[in-house]
Amino acid sequence: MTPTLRDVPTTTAPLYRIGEAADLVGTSCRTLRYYEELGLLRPASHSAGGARRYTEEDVARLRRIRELQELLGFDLGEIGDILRSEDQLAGLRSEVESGVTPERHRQILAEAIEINDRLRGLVRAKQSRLEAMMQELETKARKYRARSRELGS
Amino acid sequence: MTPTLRDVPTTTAPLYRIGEAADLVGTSCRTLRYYEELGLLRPASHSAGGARRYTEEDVARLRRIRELQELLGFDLGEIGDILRSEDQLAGLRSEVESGVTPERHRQILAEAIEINDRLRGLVRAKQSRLEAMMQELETKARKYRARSRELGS
DNA sequence: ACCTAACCTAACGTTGACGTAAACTGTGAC
DNA sequence: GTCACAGTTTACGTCAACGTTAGGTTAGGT
Repeated sequence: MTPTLRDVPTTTAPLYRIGEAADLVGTSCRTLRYYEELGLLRPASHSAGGARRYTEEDVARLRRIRELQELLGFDLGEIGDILRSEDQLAGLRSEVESGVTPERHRQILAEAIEINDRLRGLVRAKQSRLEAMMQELETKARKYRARSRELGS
Repeated sequence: MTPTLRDVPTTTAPLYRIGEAADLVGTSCRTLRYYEELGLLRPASHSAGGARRYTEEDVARLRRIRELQELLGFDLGEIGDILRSEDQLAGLRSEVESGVTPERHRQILAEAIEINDRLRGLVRAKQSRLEAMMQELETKARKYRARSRELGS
């Protein structure tokens, strides 16, 4: 097997096939394709034949999507909004910063800050509700244990 | 307006109509009827004409359902299981305890403890995931603020 | 008595987030 | 080359959790 162009530079970062990426986060291929359809997750590259190839970064993004979905309860549309805004911010860093006016820069940053604030607020809210629920559960647990003792084994 | 029999004892506990109960927890009438259909929430009484009347306790149960749904992400079937098991336990206390064998008593209590353990485990898991997410969000927030300063107003 | 808003049941519709099937193609070990 | 498995697109199916509509009844204030 002669080395191809792609192998030349050094050890290349691992690329995952769709099934592998799906397994890594515990979901299905269908789900990844669906996310792509919604514009949430575009694989970094494709094989010659057109098969999707995901980078580690893609997988991280996928995990992010699931967190926002399962932990915070956003629907995929809202998640799209959040990711898009973060992508814009990331775009700023990587691009040559000429071409984007300072006003635009500030606007994008402001948007990111707003979303960050909102998310933190939501997380705090959930945390306090969870804390309250935990209190109740522990109170009940104590009652159960008392009751259990008074019953004998 | 002559007092009716229902008014005799003392000030009677307030009963909510379906719309009021729904508003109290921020949901719809349809949702309450649906929960009833699933056996999750049966109103304590009905008006003469058949309209549902919910007690404060019913509303609390309704809130419980929403917590389990929104906070912990259970589906309505699982929530039914949880509530049913707790109902059994409550039934034990209220009934004359003759008629239920000690073995049965122990079994019901064991089931309640198991569910309580499971819930507490789930809550802890969510709490730690939320804590991790919060850390990331705060790290980002710090970056954003630094970036914002370096931009000037 | 009357009027309106809120309620009832029954049934069909909707939406989000995928699952699944069909028919075909690419991948890579042997 | 060939074989099996993994991938592709297209499209229809599914399921939970309600929303909505229709057609009628009740509640309670004036």
